[in-house]
Amino acid sequence: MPNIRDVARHASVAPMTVSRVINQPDSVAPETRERVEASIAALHYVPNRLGQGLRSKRTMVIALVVSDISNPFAIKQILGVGNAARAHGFNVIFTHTNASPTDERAQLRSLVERRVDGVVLSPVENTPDSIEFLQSQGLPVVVVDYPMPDNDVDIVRCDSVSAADHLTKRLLDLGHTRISMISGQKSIVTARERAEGYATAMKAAGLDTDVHFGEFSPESGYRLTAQLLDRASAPTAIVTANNFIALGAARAAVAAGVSVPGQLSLSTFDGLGTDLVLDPFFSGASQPVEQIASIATTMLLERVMGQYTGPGREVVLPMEFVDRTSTGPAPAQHGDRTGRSSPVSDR
Amino acid sequence: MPNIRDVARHASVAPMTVSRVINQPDSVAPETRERVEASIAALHYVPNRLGQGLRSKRTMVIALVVSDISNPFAIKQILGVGNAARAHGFNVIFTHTNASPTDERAQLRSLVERRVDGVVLSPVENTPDSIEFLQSQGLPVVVVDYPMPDNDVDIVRCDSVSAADHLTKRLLDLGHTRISMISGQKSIVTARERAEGYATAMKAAGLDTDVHFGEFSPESGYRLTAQLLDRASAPTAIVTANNFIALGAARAAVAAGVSVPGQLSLSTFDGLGTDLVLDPFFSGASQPVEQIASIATTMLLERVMGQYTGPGREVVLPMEFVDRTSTGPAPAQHGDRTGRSSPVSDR
DNA sequence: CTGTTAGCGCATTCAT
DNA sequence: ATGAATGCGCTAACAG
Repeated sequence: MPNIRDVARHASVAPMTVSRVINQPDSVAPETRERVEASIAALHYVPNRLGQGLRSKRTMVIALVVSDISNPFAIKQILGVGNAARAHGFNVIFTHTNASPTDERAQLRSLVERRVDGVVLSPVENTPDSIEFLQSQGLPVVVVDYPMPDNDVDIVRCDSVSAADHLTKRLLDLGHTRISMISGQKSIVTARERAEGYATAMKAAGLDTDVHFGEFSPESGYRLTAQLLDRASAPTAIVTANNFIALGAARAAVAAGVSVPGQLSLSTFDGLGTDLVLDPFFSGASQPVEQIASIATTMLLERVMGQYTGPGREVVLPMEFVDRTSTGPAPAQHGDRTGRSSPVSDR
Repeated sequence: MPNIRDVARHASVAPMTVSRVINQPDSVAPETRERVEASIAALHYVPNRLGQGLRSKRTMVIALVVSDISNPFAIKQILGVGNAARAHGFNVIFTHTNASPTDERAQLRSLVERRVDGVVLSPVENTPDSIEFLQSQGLPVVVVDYPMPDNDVDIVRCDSVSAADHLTKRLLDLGHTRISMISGQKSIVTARERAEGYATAMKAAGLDTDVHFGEFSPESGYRLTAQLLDRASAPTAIVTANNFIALGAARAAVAAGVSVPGQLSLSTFDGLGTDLVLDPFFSGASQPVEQIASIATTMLLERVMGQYTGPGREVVLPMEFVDRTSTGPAPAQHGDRTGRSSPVSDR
């Protein structure tokens, strides 16, 4: 593989001139330039970015670190970051951490070794030390989909609290009064926020809340929903904190012979995309994931290219609300009329 | 950011000793080693792989180039490649080419500039020149999911022809005789192969074939299926060449009031995963995508690490056949009994 | 407009 | 077991 000196020799110029032809063509006389270009073509010369990076202290590579790739989410993040990066001449190293802090730390170190110019971080659990590690190495970081109130870092996210509030209000508007909430791991901020927004709306309506924390998985959603449907006064609507839980809930409804939305309405966060689903089904709120990723990348590159050097910025985007077929009016009331009188178990 | 000389000075040793502590700890006296390690920790030194790579001609980075990321396929490829690479200490640069040859070429060049150690290539259309470009630069390449008979390159894939043959036979075994095939772009090998396997089975059974080439999209699947169902003697089963087409076909059946699998059986390639689908539905054949990616990566790394230097290898894995709910026995025959007597339009 | 010098961080080679 | 010299490919800074 030829290097810049081989090309220089072939074109009878100095290596520096070859470099200029590549990076600042206008600063080279047309005839010289053409000769150099001919040599580049003749030798099939491809510049080595390792050398460039060593010299210029810039690799033109950013990293996207995603904690969980099993969520369809991840694809959109990859798309958003990839396209935005490409538009600025950057490549993307993609890594996923299996939601393991140990893995995450190892990945981040590896990225520092490669001297990536910046990192877009999509954490599951709160890992301020990861951010501090990167920042201590002088690396620009942008966090997506995750609030980090105590860190001076750029963030792009949606407001889960207000979205959950709004989502719940929509169910209230449909006449539901016995509305339960099934969320994910209590250790995950998003799970808490979505439960909080739900609670806000319920309390504002003077209704009792019924929150269940489990996991962000179909199994957990199934189990908790089955328990709810088994109760004497089952809810007429359930808010689920993400698509996996919603899926489990829907399956539990089917298994229990409960019709959706006839007897039970389901409203969820981050419903499945319509692309690959036979019958678009889940109503709810979803984040503009690709846009979030794109904005985050642009912000990151602003820092990388020194166009912005101020304190951490926070961009909060609105969620999108969609009505599909998993929600409907509350069923006509029969049996007990006072859903709120029944004591709420929290198992 | 400290470099190896800073560490050396701090530990009162030569830079070379620091290098040895990092790369061959056993060749350094324990006391010296500990002193160096202390300095590394004190200075938060992280080795710079750019320097390493420049020297050693090895970056420990491979690339995964995927043509179309919109297919759920892609995620599994990312997982398979990522995990296998990580197990050997390699990072992965992920790029997608939007199924555009121009994009692909630009991406590949960028990867060569970064001196990645190898490339896993998942093409849509046949691009022997991409492979030749990479190989001309001395880069190891492995192609996944794509036959490349005329190139001396490693390949890991499934046998679409025999899988289509088998798939069709299963429908024949269910008593179907009027079976149509809806495939993708005729320019895509996979589309042709799957049609070919279908035709083989039909001919072997002494039945007429009915192949329709369109696109690998729900829209195309919908349109072609609608046309088929509109015919005087509509098929009782359709084989679709991928999940997008199957989705369109299923929607067309719903729109036409045709029950699946009561009146129409649908059998497809690469059916949707069960993870995110409410009712696992499509019967058919699917490729062990993650395994393919994993094997491909291992083969690539064998070349990268010089453990294998021979000619191109080809690994052909069996597809997995699943029976879900989109296929069933042929409906009892009424009206015309001789499906094969009706002339076959090929629009 | 073009060339020379020097050094980015590291590891191979040879010496001690 | 440790160190010194050298060069991987490239470009900033300075000549000319």
